[in-house]
Amino acid sequence: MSTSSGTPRRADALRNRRLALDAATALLAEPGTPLTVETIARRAGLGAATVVRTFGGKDALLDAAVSGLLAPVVQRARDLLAGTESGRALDLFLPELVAFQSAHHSAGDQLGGLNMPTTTALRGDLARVMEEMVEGAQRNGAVRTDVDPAVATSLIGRTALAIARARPPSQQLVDAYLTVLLQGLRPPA
Amino acid sequence: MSTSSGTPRRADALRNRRLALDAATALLAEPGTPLTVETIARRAGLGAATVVRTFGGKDALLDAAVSGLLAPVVQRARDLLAGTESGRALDLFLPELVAFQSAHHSAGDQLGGLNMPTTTALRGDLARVMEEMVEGAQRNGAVRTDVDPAVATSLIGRTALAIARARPPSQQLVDAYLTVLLQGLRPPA
DNA sequence: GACTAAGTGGAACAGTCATTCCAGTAGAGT
DNA sequence: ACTCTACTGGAATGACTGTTCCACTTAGTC
Repeated sequence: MSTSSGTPRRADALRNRRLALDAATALLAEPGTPLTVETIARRAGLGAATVVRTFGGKDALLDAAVSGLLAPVVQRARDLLAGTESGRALDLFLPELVAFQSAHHSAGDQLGGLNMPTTTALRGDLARVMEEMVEGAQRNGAVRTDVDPAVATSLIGRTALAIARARPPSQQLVDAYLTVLLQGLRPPA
Repeated sequence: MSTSSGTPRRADALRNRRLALDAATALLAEPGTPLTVETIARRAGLGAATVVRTFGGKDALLDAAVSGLLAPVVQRARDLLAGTESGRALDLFLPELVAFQSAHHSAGDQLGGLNMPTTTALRGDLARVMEEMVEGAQRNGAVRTDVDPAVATSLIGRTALAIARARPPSQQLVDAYLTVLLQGLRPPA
């Protein structure tokens, strides 16, 4: 049974857990590197066995790393939703979402096909908050009402990720995307 | 040296080449299946060695399969560009592009990271044609002029692929995407 | 300063996959 | 029909990767 995925009891093990997590997080921003257990372990200065054992598997490690990146984004979305006029929350959040995905777009690549419970839950949370943003904007007349909020959220999330994945990163492309998307979401004249 | 990638001389080998190509093409539309040489070979009723040897490698086989799908799309874009009023060509082509990518979206997944010379060339051709569509639409006042045609083409290509990748496929999402994209591309009021 | 259990990591293992080998098969020309 | 060789495909190979093993190390406690 060994340690499986429970929090380690010893201080050095806790430190190694942090090192592995930081290394994985750093590699999520480097699309060139293979993102294997071996690579993560070498970056963290640990053995591959330690990295795997501490988290109970590579998937769980990536789940933790991606979640650590995603959680502040969800929180930021919640803050904007609560503290901003409804029509404006989307305008403010979308550029931040694209910028975040640009900085960590390998994280997005990992989202699909893997079993990552925490990350999946966070994505659900983010989708729900964005749906509320869209609904609020629709009530304010800032967004067209002929698209379902859930569909609009899916549309935004998928396209934003695709734009962020562009390599080399292009600010021109991001700007054009935001311009076109925000105009396209406005109610038709 | 064997046969490498040259066209086979014998009739049965030619038939097997076609079988392998058809099997690979069919699997490109089935995201569930692994798309391994073994899978392609079994689908084609051949041995894995034959499939690999006939094309000189898995990459070359996928290059041929994807190119076979992409070439008609490029031709269709050329026809629309030549035979349609400039402002309308984009409106007609975009739904077809999304529909094509939806039907064969595994092909899009294969486009990245592999060495596929023919496919890469075709993508370049398609980008060039779409840029001309955008330029024509801009001259006609149908598309906003504050986005570079090359940037707009990259924007369209990336987002269309992302929408087509949605699973399960959602016509609602496709419709919303086309609505938002086309309105967003129009000159601002 | 020991003692003990938690923790480590190099090595072995297991699974997947593309590619190559080679003994056997079967077209194609005569 | 016969032969020659292009071609086939099951098996072996090699590369890669995540996981497990186990002899060894070390943090935490008395």
